[in-house]
Amino acid sequence: MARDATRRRRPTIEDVAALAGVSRGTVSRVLNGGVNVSPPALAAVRRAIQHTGYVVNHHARSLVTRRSQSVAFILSASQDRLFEDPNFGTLLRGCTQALAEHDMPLLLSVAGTEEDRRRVARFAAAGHVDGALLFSACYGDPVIGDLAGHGVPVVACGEQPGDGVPLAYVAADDRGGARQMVSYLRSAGCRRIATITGPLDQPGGPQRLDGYRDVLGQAAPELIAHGDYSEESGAAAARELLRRAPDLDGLFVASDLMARGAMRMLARAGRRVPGDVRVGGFDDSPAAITTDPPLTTIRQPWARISAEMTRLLLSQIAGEPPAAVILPTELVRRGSA
Amino acid sequence: MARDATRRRRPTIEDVAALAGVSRGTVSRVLNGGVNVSPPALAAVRRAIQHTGYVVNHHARSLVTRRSQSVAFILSASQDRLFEDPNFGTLLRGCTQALAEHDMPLLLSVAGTEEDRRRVARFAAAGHVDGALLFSACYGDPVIGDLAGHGVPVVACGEQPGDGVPLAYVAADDRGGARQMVSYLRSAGCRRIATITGPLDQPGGPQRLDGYRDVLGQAAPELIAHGDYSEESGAAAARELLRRAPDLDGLFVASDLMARGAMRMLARAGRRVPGDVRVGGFDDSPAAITTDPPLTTIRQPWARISAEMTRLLLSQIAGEPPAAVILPTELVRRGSA
DNA sequence: CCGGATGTTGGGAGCGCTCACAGTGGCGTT
DNA sequence: AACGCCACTGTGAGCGCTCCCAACATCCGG
Repeated sequence: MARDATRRRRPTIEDVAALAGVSRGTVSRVLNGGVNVSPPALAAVRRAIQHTGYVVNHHARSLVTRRSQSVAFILSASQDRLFEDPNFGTLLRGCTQALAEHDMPLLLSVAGTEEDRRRVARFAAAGHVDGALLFSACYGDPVIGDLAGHGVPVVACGEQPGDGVPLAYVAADDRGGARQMVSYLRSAGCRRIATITGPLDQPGGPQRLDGYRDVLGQAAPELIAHGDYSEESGAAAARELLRRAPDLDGLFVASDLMARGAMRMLARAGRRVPGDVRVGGFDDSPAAITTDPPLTTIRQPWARISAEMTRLLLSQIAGEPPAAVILPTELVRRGSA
Repeated sequence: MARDATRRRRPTIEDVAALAGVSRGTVSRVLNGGVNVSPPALAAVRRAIQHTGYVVNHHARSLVTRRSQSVAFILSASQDRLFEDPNFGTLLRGCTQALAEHDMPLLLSVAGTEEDRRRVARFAAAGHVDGALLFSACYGDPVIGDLAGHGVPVVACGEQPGDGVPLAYVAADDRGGARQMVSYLRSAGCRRIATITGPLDQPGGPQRLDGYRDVLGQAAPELIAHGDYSEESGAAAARELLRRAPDLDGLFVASDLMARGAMRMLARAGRRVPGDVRVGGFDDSPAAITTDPPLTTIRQPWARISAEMTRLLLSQIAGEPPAAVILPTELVRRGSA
């Protein structure tokens, strides 16, 4: 291994070929799977690679293959609050891991502003990446949405409203999860179950409310409050609900973070959990075990979601048509309900 | 703009040149700053670029310039708990933002296992990125550390013990932060201020104790207890301190998690916070707002840290020598002091 | 013993770009 | 009028790789 590589020219495929006593073509064949290469040649090339410390030059390879062997992780969030969401970390980890298995790096692109989004879209459409994983794309965002139209493989997290090209996506069964939690609250004896929703213009938001309604029908409107997934908004929504429906004895919150805010507010209002009010969250974020009592919640299979997204993207890059995957959620019972 | 770019060959610099009625070279000059290009030629090229929707091919460019125009964000964590740390998100956001200004994408690499680390190091050393941002590199990790030795610009987060090549780094001012907190406790009226330190053989540990001593001199040894950053160790240290110095009225704890443990112990001993004992933490971790009352603590400037790291890395890529930056911390007042 | 299928190899061509260099022509200076 | 200097331009030569095709060896069945 060239320990003193600092100055020396990096070895090329030609150097390896010369050392192995074969041609460029043969080395290239070894590099790309080693089919139709005689065992002695293969061994010689392997040895030469080892000896020279050769590493393929991605740029040269990509120039001719027109494949960048990398994918973009596009975070198209208007507010970068998402960065503080622990699920984001899980997602990111899942994707990097799944990609690492294919030796593909992940390019992180944050598109906060409209201009960013344009830049990122151009970047991706220019073929600098083979595909893109889309997160929290605002509904109907034209710039990012166009990506798929430009022939760039894309997989979204959560269902995206198709305004034209059908977008591949992976989502947890939000509606089913909400149904699961609300049913559980009811079976635990709750009679007046309120809910705090997330933003209804973001994926997951409407579905969780639908799940709530699946169980309770068109519940009294005073039992429904809205938040924006932040802890503060959860507290505010809870205060609002306590004002409008002081007799509530169950609360389904569409995110753990909001649930934590809501529980703080319940405590301040003198309501005990789960004694007076049973609370159910959604996400099973780390926040769920920081509440007192710990939060009963719905676990989204984030690790699987990210793995599935990556799998779907890679298969799309390989030429398969876009597909959608819905994954089941899981009820995690803790102290709050 | 080629709306139907799905199938069509992407325009090359040659296409632009032909349309603008100039040569390849002139288009290249425009692309790279437009020096020594006549105004009419420049205008014609600009128009042609606009018209063809031309986007430079990074791979071709990188092949000749030997610059990838991208940097790696290397997360070398044994435990991937870091992913759940909100500070990690802040760091990541700060870096992407700073890089986006230079139109450089960020390659995320997670090196959890030893093998991962080897892979990532090879990847970076192979010149696939122009430099690397290093996070939570295990002390003296040989594989990643070698990067700098291989001539790859590297900037670490936090001071790294140099086993050879001096590594550029950006860190928060631990000692100053400790000083800040202890001074604050004293100015709040505390007369007997104890401290719980972190492990003295890890970064930050000694510095935070030094800061404590800067304010209080060589305080009575019974006022100093040691922990290991875990919540349990904080509780144990607090019990010890209460035994040795029952009259303590101030407590500076070197991490929020330990502070939480200590506060639990104080409560059990019947001491009220901040009435009987004022408590100050360090880190402004999420744990800080889970205590009752919320914890007054020292915030590390994560956003600035990431921005500085990026700046340092870019300047190093531009040829400047490695440097170190220490950034001031901030006192966050909450209920506990 | 021959034609063809099969396995293996070398080398030319070219991916899209930048860089160095050799021109051009217009200008001021001697 | 001859000169050098300057701003500007076009072009050849690659960067390191993959792809393709021709060339060759080998082996089989007829």
